[in-house]
Amino acid sequence: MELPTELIHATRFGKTRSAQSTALLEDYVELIADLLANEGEARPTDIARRLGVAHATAIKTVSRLKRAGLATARPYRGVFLTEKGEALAQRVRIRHRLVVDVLRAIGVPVEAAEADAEGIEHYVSEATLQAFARFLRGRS
Amino acid sequence: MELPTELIHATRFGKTRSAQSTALLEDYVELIADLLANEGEARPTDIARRLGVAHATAIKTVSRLKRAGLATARPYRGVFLTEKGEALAQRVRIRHRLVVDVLRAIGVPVEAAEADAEGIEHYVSEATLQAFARFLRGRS
DNA sequence: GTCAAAATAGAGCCTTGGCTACATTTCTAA
DNA sequence: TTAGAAATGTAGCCAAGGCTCTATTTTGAC
Ligand SMILES: [Mn+2]
Ligand SMILES: [Mn+2]
Ligand SMILES: [Mn+2]
Ligand SMILES: [Mn+2]
Repeated sequence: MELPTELIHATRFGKTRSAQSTALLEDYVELIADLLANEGEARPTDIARRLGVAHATAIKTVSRLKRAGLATARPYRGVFLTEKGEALAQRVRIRHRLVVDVLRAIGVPVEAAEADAEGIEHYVSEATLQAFARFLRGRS
Repeated sequence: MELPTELIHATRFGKTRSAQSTALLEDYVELIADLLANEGEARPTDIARRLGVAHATAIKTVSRLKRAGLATARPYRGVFLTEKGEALAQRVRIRHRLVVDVLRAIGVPVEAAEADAEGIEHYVSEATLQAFARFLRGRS
């Protein structure tokens, strides 16, 4: 122990920064999984509309997903998730629900809970997730 | 009511995106206030060390703070907060503590609570903050 | 007081994630 | 079957926020 304060803080900020850089990919993967499940296909236009960005932005980010090994897509065909992408989507979905449920349990109004969870979900560690699950179990 | 689902989602993602763009400024302002209070001065080198970034990065971001009307700084002199910057720092500090306290109350280990709060704090709305405060009051 | 070390500043590069404008491909309705 | 609409893709722009490398200023030890 006895790490200097600056290093402790720097480490925390570093974690936050790296979480930030994956937050967008997580949202895309979660959304694509949702579209595939509910609509049967995930087209760039639908992704863009749901995220509120221009279609060109969505297409560009999808190619980043491909580079990251999370998605596949052939020109003019729609987007699919790799095994890795599916697995991430699964984890993200669980996290999302857990965060919303905890916020609701604490007394946050449903719309605020859903909106805030969209940001919060990307910054919740394993340890915190487990505490969330325990907390919900303990009061059900 | 009866907004289309896509618009609801798009709005949430938009809020998250704009929160993300102010997250960094909030951390800087919070840190500068802390350094000013505890060390009497906030020098770019110290800011950089605490954030875990290169000093050039810190200097560049400080100039963004200046542009945003949150800080002042004269060459080779150290950084200060404007009224607006002080006010923001105040709000951020309160939010930070509230998030940590709620996480702790739910059973999150202290180190995880501190680390996760560093990210979560930027995505907590007014409504959620109020619910947090009520929750803590109700169980003290 | 001098001068070397430390701090500060600036230039220039990269990636991300927005955007608009334009080009191409696919789909669909007549 | 084919033209127009819709979807998709590409190019090029911008700002933010990282970085390294270099220059300048300030500070502190002697
Ligand atoms: Mn999200
Ligand atoms: Mn989500
Ligand atoms: Mn923070
Ligand atoms: Mn904080």
